[in-house]
Amino acid sequence: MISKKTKYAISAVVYLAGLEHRNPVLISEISKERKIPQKFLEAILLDLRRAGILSSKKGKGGGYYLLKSAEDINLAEILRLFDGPIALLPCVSLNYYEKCEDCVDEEHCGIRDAFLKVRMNTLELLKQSTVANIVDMEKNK
Amino acid sequence: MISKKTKYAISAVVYLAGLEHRNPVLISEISKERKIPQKFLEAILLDLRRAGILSSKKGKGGGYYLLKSAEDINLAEILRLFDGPIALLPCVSLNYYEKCEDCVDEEHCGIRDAFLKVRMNTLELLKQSTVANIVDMEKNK
DNA sequence: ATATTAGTCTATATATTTGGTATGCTTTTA
DNA sequence: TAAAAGCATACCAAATATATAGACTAATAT
Repeated sequence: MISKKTKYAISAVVYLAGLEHRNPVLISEISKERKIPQKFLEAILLDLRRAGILSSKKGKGGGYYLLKSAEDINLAEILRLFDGPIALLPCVSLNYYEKCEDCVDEEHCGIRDAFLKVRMNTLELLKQSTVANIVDMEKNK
Repeated sequence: MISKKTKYAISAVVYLAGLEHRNPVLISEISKERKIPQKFLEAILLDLRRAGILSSKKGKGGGYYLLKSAEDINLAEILRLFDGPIALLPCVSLNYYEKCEDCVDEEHCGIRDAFLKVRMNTLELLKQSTVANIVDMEKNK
């Protein structure tokens, strides 16, 4: 399961991407619209900003807005940012690889092989799921 | 990531399935061979027995042995037993379904749609990964 | 029958993660 | 220059993960 934090992050980004404009949006507005605890959301938005997905403007009329275009943000990126590895086992992870302590022959490990396939497939699907695609789907009801 | 418990469970079952015989095997032997803390392993084996995957024999000459045949045990089953849902979101889970609190239209939720595809794909792959397949792969190095 | 072996059950311990809350500081701009 | 808004730090409670300890129960070989 993904954490609530990750789900909130996706939800917030999708919200911003779904707006017609790209003007700064108040944290309080996002919090209210997507039902995310405001203070918790602040930390999430900060992380998204540090990751270069969002940007923010301070002062009156400030808020958060999309920095990357919606086509260039995918779920794999957001998931990794908050939940870490997408792989189900460290030994099949691209970004968080760790060898199993007692592993003799990684190439021929049947367990690893199974989870490797799962990771490759999941990653592919998550990469295909761009924020633009998600917004599109929701508009075309 | 799957929990260590789940990984230990898979490891133990694969070990038993890889043996030529189907005689009872001591907990201490499994613990030693697969480097699993013995007391922790005891609890895991109990769960596997309750789930009908293993059976045990008490007294001298006792131990644990495979009850189901290796072809009939797959990773999805073991994973669900220890880690619960395979889905990444409650609203796409088969066995642990929960509606999102603020969900308006589940059918047209883009986020859900993405994670639904992931779950379907992952489940399919995990079901295909039977313990027999895993053992096979390890024997054919 | 009984000693021994081995599985079973209950309770406890500890570390980490999750999901927040509270408070105050800094920066921007109308 | 004051108000608006983001930024940073610290703290906290509950849940979960990862075990460990010890007593108890059941089966079987002899």
